[in-house]
Amino acid sequence: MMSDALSQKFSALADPTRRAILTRLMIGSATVSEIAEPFLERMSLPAVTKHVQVLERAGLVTKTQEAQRRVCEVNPEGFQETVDYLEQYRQQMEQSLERLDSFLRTVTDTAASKKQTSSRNKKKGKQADGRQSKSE
Amino acid sequence: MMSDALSQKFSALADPTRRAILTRLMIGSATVSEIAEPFLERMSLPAVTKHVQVLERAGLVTKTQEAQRRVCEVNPEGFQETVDYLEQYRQQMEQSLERLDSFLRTVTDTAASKKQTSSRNKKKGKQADGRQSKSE
DNA sequence: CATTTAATTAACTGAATGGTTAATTAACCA
DNA sequence: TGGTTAATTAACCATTCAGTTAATTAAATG
Repeated sequence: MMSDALSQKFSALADPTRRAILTRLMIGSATVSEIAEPFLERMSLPAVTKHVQVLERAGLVTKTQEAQRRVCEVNPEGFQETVDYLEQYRQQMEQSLERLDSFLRTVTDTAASKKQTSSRNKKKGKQADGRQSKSE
Repeated sequence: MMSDALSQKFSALADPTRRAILTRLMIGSATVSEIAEPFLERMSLPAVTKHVQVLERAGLVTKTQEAQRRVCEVNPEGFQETVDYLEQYRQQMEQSLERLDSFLRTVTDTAASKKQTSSRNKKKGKQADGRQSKSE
């Protein structure tokens, strides 16, 4: 399967060669051969063509014909969906950084003075510890 | 190949089942069986185990043993790298939105009055149009 | 200690990926 | 029009991936 747009985008990003191509295109548009040039010691031109096609189908790159050449460029809008998806985890990330931060502050402040308040019932107490979770 | 951390993360995110698991874990930690429950009509428990393992190896989820149960939770820090990577495209995205915005403003303002300044040399003039790009 | 519960591992399968070389398409140029 | 340049398509191969069922591990419990 995989068909859906978001999976296609993440999957396109999950390859170092393709990310390198995107990096190249960030400094300016380029033809397929120009893109391929730094990779030709490692792989063939058709291989690069395919990578570009993957990026294109994922909507991360656009290609326009110019005589025999195909000029490629990054399509910034194509990244929106992935950014939006990860956005929902940003808050969590900040929270967890904050948590770590305040934990470190607590530790360095009182430097092992009181008993603890820690290591007892160690999980963060969200769910699944008392073993029932939804209906039953 | 694929070995590198960033590829692993993007690749882990490139699957709807795994994203659904992450969504489930966003509302609270859960054991593997609890995670599996909504999927069991579609796939087997070992399949879910494997998906969780992929997320775990990618650093997006952590698992802690609790008797026979394995309690899973989202690891927000694990998302940092992907967010950071996409960050570099955010600027470009904003710019391109801006460009579109000001273009629309121009069009609606002067509503096809002057000749054009468009469709001549149509590319955005970054590179690759004059066909030479680096050394030669 | 035998059984149940929770999850993983093993062994296998079909489809998708990432690469190859050879052939083909298509535009330009002399 | 024949040759060169630019890129793609075709056909193929090895590896990885997502799933399966059956077997195994391991902890809790009666």
